[in-house]
Amino acid sequence: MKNVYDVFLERGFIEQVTDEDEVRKALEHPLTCYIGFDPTATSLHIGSLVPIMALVHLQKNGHVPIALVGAGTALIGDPSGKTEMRQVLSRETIDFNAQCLRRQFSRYLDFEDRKALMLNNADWLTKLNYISFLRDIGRHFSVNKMLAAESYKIRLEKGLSFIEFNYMLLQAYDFLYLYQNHDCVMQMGGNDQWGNMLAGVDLIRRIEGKTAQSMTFPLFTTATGQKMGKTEKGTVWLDQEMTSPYDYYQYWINTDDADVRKFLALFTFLPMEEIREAESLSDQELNMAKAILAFEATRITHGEEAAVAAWEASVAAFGEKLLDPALMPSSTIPRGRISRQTTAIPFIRKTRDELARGIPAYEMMYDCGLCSSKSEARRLISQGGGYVNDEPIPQFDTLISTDHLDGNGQIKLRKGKKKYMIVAVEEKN
RNA sequence: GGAGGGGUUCCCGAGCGGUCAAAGGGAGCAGACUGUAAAUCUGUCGGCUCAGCCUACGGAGGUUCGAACCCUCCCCCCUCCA
Repeated sequence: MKNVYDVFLERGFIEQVTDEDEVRKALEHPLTCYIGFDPTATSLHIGSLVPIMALVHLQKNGHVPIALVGAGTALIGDPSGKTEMRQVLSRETIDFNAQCLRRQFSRYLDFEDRKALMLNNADWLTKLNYISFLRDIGRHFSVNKMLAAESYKIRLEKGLSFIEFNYMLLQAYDFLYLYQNHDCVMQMGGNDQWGNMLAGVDLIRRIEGKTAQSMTFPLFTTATGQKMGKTEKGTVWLDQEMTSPYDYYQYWINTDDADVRKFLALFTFLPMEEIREAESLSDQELNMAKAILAFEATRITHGEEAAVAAWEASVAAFGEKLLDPALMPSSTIPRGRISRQTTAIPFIRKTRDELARGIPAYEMMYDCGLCSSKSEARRLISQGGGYVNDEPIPQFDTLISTDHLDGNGQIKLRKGKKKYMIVAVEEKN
């Protein structure tokens, strides 16, 4: 079996490693390895997908990944690379979020038979005694060294409170704890975590006299410099209630040309040989690869069925592009079969009475969530960016009524070129 | 604790008694061009019952016909000193 380290390497997961040779060697045998996740929301977002995929790769290769939910550290807030102090969340909120994340991880990892572990650092951090912690752990940290850390640099100019300054110690302690209690010898994480991770490696060396390892992932931005997962509509979440599978699919299919290959390697499990073959694609042909990327990414997060529905809805909205059957054959994306179900496109219902009376277009656009205010809706329509059934809406207050219903009893609203909403009739019963 | 500087619309950042819903930039949105890409150009960019009205310039008061701009108190941040 291939060494996961080489899998990580060829798929572009690695930014920094403490000791490349040692890590590769260690990974020849089953190993326990952890990544921490902050429970700052009820769902993780695309920004956490690289670490999640890394955990999955580890598991697939026979290692034991630990997903550490940082409910304890979230009480403090990591200042690494941040411009200002994060809003302090209540204990209840964090605990609730932590529970939500636990459920989410189960979609990616198999926790049966301890093939993967999910732990919460609140379990040990909140029990710490201040004085003993200072004496046992704090003594090993040099403030001089910490002040020199790159991750604190911005904050030393803009202000860093003592609570956040402690964060590094807690994360280092986590690593030590996992080393002692779960034989965890490696920590992975985003490159902004490098300093915190090294602190852990250091602490383990000082206290246990053993060498632990760390590896960081590049902090991905899109080719246009955007943070992954942030769009005009806000964050792209992994929870389907927060970001629908259709929107999720749309996020991926809109990937920048320059990012397609990189993303296929990182966010799908398609064999690298197939991904490399796709490198010959360019221009419009590259859109086939984007569809595969979108489909595979959606499948991994939301399942095959949701992915197919998202694909069908996208075909219905944007038209069918035939996929070369020879392109990335491992992908289960439907090929050639024409199906145009719009069920995955978000919709709202209106009663027949309401529609019979007619609803001013701008109110409808606001109502269905396509516009965030009626002013925006007015502007949009006045500027020619509002459409009913693919026809531009002439006036901001044009009435949308039963006259607009198509054969399926639906009205298709569109904002700009890409954002659709279906209005369906709510039949009384 | 002392001295100084600062808190402006999503972000950065101008404004320093009326002409300010507030320059400029970024982000966003729309239009054109396209490939559901990028770049570029154009328009737009607080809300509403939209030629009018309402809410906004850290918070609370005050001066004034009129305040983001002046005064008072409070809160928060930064720098230097302790």
